[in-house]
Amino acid sequence: MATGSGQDSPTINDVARRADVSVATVSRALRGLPNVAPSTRARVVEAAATLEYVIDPTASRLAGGRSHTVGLVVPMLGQWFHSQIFTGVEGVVGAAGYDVLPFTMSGPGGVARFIDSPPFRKRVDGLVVADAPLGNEQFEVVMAAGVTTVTLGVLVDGVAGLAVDNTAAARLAVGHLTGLGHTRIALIGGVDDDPFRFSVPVDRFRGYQEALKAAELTYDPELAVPGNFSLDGGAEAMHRLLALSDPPTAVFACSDEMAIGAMQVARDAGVRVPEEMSIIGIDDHDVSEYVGLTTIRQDVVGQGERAATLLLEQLGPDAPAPTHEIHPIRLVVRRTTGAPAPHTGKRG
Amino acid sequence: MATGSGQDSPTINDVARRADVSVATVSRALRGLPNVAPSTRARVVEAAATLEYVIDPTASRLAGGRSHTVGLVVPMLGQWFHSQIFTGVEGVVGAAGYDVLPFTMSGPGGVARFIDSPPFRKRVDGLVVADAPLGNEQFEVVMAAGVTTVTLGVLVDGVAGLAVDNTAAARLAVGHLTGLGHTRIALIGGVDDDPFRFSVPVDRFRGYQEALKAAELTYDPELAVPGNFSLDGGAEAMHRLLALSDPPTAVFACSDEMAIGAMQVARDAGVRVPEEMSIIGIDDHDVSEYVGLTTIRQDVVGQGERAATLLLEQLGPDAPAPTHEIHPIRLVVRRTTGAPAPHTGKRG
DNA sequence: CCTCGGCATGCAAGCGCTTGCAGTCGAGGC
DNA sequence: GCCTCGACTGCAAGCGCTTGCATGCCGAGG
Repeated sequence: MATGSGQDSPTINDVARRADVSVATVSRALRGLPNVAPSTRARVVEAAATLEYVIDPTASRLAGGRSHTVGLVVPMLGQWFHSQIFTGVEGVVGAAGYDVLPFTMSGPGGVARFIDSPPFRKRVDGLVVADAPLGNEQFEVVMAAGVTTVTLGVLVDGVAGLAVDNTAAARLAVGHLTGLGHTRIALIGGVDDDPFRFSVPVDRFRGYQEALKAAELTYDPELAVPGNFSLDGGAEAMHRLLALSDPPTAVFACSDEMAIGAMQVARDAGVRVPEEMSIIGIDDHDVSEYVGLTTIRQDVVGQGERAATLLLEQLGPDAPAPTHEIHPIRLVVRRTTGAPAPHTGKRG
Repeated sequence: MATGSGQDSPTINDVARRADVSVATVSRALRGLPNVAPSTRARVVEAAATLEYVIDPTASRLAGGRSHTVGLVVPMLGQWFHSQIFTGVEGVVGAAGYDVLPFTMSGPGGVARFIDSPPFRKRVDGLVVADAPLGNEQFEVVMAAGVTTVTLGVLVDGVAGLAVDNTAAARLAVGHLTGLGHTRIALIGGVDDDPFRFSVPVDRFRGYQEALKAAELTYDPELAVPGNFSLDGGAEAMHRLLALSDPPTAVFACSDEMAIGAMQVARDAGVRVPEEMSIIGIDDHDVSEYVGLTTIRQDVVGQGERAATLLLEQLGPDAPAPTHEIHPIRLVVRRTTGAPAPHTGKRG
């Protein structure tokens, strides 16, 4: 009667009977535990194979206390960045025999709901928290659930994690722009009403300011607009920038998606890129190469893989002390940045 | 000692004791089953709340026989199309209290491994198989695992599913091109060595041919090249097309990603789009709007939601007979298609 | 006043594994 | 020849829930 289940599949009992041993021995033999005679193990393995026995992960977990599942917390898997992380994580933990269960923070309630009742409770051995817009206090709550955690994109005290140096990335991007001679450089950044002080946009904003200072330019608040890390957000931001009485000649967008959104708006408005408007992003999105976007490259899949590896280590028998890693970034110059127009003024 | 688990969290026993009822009553009360006195239920709910009791899904599943998890089978979650499907599926089944466990077919072994030992065995109540490059025979194997299934993108006899009419979509796209006056129209399609006769590229190829025939054009095999459904694949395909002695004036790519890859190669080669080369895709990828790509739009997230809804129905108490649904498509004309270059003096 | 049908609740048997502990058996040591 | 020790294996007690069945209670009908 069980919905979704065909004929009864064999249990460990069936295997035990067929191999003429106890279920305990089957359990040990199949999991490669020591103290099983080689001949016995072979017999068990063969019995399992002929019966097409598949261990029931549910029962295994209940009895063993471990779920062999790692959770992946991301804002929303539908975004390129996060789906790449998933790819990296799943590749590594999958090879280690773990399932990966994604938890998104979209939908009604979003982050708040996530904090109130962490959905991963009782279902994962460990967690990769990627790019999560959580402040330290929110993190405390998550950690209180007592799940081994690795962060990606954000570093939290006492929790293993890896990230790029967002301040440096922003400095690199804006430095590229100032190096080309730009003096009016806009920032398209994160949400400005973020209640959790999510550090990624904050750090990039700081890097932006530092680079301006290094070039002896003054920071004009009018040029810093939110972009929500989406194509539409980038587009809207560019609309605002173009409406300024004295528009920028260059834009640093805190993600490639925002950069692409912004770029199209500029072109639609008749502003040539890069002749009249330089644009640089961060990420090196798959399509960036194909739209010629200059960007700060980071290896997203690689970061996912590394996070997974760190988590597996933490989950292992002799877990190393949690460490923080900074992953490299690189400026990739393509076709959306160039020197500012010789004479600042009206565009044609 | 348990890795990844903090202080012992309360069990159903603790709640029972606190509410002064049996665990059976707690179980029934918390799940909203009938035959529980309102006052009792209230007491139980309160006890659970004060204890911050969270049901252990593992135990629940073992005892109840249902995992409250649905699997999502996709080729690889890192691709836009599939991550959108995830978004749709997760939204719906998540609201229904299910977890979503993604299974990808990438990595070593890929599809074959997937068929040999379906990784979702014993872990899901139902399955959404999206866009899977499986032939009917492969599907038999998957179905043999006895899991309630809904397909997305491909229709299989006897299995509930939904898809767009791929032949019609291709006809619409190519018809748009012939309508503009193109006579040499290329196809950038799926992999050509697909061992499973994955129907999506096959159907689109048929639509391509039908549209050519409708316009009284002859099919030139030279103009049909594989593109692997990726940016790079599209780029490579365009390289091949441009190398032809008599290149096409228009290209129909079987996905927006391939179209974007192709478009950039054309532009890099100095071929103006759309003046000298029209390009149309399928999907309406997020960035398509921003690169001005003409395409055949389909609502991917909506399809994911619908597939999830169908699956939930199938999983429910009075499951309807499996049906097939065809979802709508729509031509979205943007800036990458136009009339062919005026060999015979049509337009400047 | 006694009985019967329903509703509310409790009992206890599992669900399929894992694992601490006990037992078996053969070989080596005294 | 008996005891000890070690390598294997089995026993059985759970892991935290769900659920069929039994029980107790109450009002209504006979």
